[in-house]
Amino acid sequence: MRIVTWNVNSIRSRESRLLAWLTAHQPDVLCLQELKLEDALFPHAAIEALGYRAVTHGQKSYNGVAILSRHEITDVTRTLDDGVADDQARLIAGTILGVRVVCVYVPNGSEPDSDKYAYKLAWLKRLRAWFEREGAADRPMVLCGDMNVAPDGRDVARPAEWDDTVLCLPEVRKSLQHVLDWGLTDAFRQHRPEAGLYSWWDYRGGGFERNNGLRIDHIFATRALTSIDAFVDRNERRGEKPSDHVPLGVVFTGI
DNA sequence: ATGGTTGCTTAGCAA
Repeated sequence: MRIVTWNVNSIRSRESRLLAWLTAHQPDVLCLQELKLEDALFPHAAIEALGYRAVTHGQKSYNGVAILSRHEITDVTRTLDDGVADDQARLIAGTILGVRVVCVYVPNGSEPDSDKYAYKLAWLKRLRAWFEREGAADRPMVLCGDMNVAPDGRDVARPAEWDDTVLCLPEVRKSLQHVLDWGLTDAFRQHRPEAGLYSWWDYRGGGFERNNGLRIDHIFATRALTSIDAFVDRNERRGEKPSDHVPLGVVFTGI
């Protein structure tokens, strides 16, 4: 079973690329982030024509997540369900072939001294609490999405430019690690230990041309799942109107 | 270099 995560940065701007990528690669599951549109505008027909169904949690202009699957999706949830007043569409989860798939768009956090950064740290804490209530580490679960965190130095091409930012500060790395400590491992890193594999390059300042990349998109899994390979599709950053993120995937067995 | 680019929405915000 191949599970892929991809921040498309507006599904309307990326629809032709998305359909072409799905046709070429045909993963079992594709988790999308930053749809930037309401659910009523989601292009279900075009996706269903390729043999996929989709469950979505969208909102106008910002955020928005979806799970596309070649298989049935059941028990869909769209909230951290912790009583916190929060209208940002950043999570959707569903069960596919017995695997609980959790697709998230973690807040970026803007600047370290901002309210947005405080919201990011709080959101990661709420995500950990959600796993404590929702799941069990001995059950098959996958957490994937744009985590807006580069876990360590191997994930950053130019650490001097990024170490003091909301993607790399020790505090935010610890916050992500705290989620993992619930019972998840970095399935991509398990198969690709080398430095220099990135999932995002800033549009600004020729980020891709200078290969000023970071690995901030991730696929984490519980020990109940076995994976055999992982990949990142760097080529998707080339050509006309790419997203600033590329698809990143893991191949699981026994499902 | 407090810059740079893209997307949503239309001047300014978010990333």
